[in-house]
Amino acid sequence: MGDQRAKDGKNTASDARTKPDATMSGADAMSSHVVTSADVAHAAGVSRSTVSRCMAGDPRISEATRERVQSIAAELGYHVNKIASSMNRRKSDLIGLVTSGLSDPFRIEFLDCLIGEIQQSGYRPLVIDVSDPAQMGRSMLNLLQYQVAGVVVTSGSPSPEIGTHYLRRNVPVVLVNRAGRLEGADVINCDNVLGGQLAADYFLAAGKKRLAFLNVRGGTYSGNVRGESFVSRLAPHLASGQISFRTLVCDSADYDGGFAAGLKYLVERENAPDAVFCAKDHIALGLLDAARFELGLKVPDDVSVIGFDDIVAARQGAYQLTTVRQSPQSLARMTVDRLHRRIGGESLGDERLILPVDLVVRKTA
Amino acid sequence: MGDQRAKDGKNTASDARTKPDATMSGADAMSSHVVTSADVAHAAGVSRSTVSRCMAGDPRISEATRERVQSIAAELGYHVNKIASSMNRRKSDLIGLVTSGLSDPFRIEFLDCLIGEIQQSGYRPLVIDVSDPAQMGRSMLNLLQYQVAGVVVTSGSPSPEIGTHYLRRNVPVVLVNRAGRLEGADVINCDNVLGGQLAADYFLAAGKKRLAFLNVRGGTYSGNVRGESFVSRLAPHLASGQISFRTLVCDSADYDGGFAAGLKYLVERENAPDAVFCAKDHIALGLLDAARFELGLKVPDDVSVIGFDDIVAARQGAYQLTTVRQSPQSLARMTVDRLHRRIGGESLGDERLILPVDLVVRKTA
DNA sequence: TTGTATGCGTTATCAA
DNA sequence: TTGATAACGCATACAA
Repeated sequence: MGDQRAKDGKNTASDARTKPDATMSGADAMSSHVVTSADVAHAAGVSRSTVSRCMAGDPRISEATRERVQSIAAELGYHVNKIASSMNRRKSDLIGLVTSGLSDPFRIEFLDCLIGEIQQSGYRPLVIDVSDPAQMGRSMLNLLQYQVAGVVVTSGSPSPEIGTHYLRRNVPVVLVNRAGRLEGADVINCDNVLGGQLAADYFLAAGKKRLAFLNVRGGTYSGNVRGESFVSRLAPHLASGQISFRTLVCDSADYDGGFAAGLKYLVERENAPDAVFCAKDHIALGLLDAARFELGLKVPDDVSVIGFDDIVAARQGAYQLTTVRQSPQSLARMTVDRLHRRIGGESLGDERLILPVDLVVRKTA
Repeated sequence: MGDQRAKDGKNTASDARTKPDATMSGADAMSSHVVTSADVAHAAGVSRSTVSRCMAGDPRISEATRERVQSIAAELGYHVNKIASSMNRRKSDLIGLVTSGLSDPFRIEFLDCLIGEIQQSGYRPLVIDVSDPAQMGRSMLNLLQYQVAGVVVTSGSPSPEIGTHYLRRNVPVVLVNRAGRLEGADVINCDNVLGGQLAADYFLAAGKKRLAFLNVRGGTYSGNVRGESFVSRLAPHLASGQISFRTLVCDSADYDGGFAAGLKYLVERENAPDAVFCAKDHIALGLLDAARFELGLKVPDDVSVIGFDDIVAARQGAYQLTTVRQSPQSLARMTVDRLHRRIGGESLGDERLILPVDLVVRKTA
């Protein structure tokens, strides 16, 4: 089954030898041979270059040849080998997606949108899970091995050193809802500061007295900013002693963490907070369930709760969570837009982009 | 900045000309030039083949050279270009993941496990979203363009024609929780039949009289099997007129669908079912919320509910859903195991694998 | 154990 | 508008 394909140019003289094969256009003629552009070229009587141009939709190819070549390609079941193509262009149409597990509800919603956007722009997402932060560097470097066209980081923070690798290779990076400030990378965050203010204002307007902010132990960048902004906004009223504030901590940044925190902090009715701003919606949902079903508290009368993100579950029946909304769609669109423009050669300075948020008032506050 | 690398063999004579460059081993010497195996070869004074072998861990390379070459490679910041490598081997280490959106909770849990397993086996997941079933074929073919080592289908059903393409290319496919029976592909399902039986038995033992099965309009493969098995198990009792059964339908296979169905089917206390088996957990959760919070029904006294999958939310505070559990971990492990073995050349016949399920009794039934 | 030579399938450059 | 040719970076058969 040796060399069935003629290398145009190299041995045009031998074309006659190989021609017979080219006539077996019956498509799937049993051969386990994978059809290449050379096969199509033979069958169509054109050069590989022409085939390549036809497949790529090069405008300077004539209507007639394009159609002929494309139909022959279809007939033969030819598909461009993207690996070979990437090899030649020294760049693939893969976009690296750095994440860590699929447990955070908002991140899932964001990834969902992001994957859609990436696909629509003609790229493909190559997912890489970085559960161990220590592996971040290795993973980012590994992505480079695939000649990715760009990378989106939705978890962890790449070191500056990694940044320079990417800079050197001219591969754009976008950090989403991250702390980092990476040289040559865009950093997109939702307006955590405004979010914290909105929550504070709402609680104050509702006449709440014992306010609290609930976050996971150790905190996350986004959570910390939200909490700090919340407190800052409270400052004047705290100074005048009209209200009190405390920071609550849960052991895991999820429903269970919030649930446990609820049991822990909401028991003693007297001193317990009457308003809790949670760093994330799913923490808030856990807190809510603990408050309502375990402790029999009235929400929002006994305790008022505001979350952050507006995940799908927040809108659902039992919860009706009042929360600060950020839009995964906008986030995804902006992410891909920045990537796209940088890949296209636009040289944007490192930017820190802020997406708007708003307070969605439902029934928990 | 032209040709800094010598092509060994082609122009060994010109090595002298290029040698100087090789001595600039100070790693990141400003150059925007991407380091290749040839650079390492020069610096180490060996051939590219040797570098290739060292990086691949070829056992017939001497300990000494391997170490030297690897340390030089590290120093220079060399990383194998996987695209070039894949081109050569005519196979990448990418595994295609065909899915459709990240909205189904169980599928998300499964994908989470799957991505982990894939990564651990040294592969990388290339995600492809097929929301429009009509695009299934195109997408699967597109995956082939990336020379994927294998594909996992978690949504939709590829046509037999696609199957032959994969067969010809010898690229293994695994269908997970799908109806299909694809030539040369493994099909892994959880034990939907047993699941239906367990639910039926439980309701019967609890003395429920007006049983129902709730599924999305049109049904899904898994859902249908679950429902059919449920009814079959009920058959004897139906025949004797001791119980009644009906099929309920919701408009979307999610929380909202279940919620709406709850409002619709559970209002009239007299004729309403007193036991509902739901095709999926999140449908059950919606139904539960409608029953308890909108209609004020007691669960499981007024109405008893069993779901399917045992998603995380099912275990959470407000729900405590009784459900048929399938393990995303096992599913993922088996999926990757099959893929791995087929990629490794083992020729397994098309198999239909069934994973065990069990009933987790919580508080809704 | 290592080196030499070649080819993988494509695209970009240059020439016609 | 099209064709010939030379990379792209790596891995492997074959030679030594």
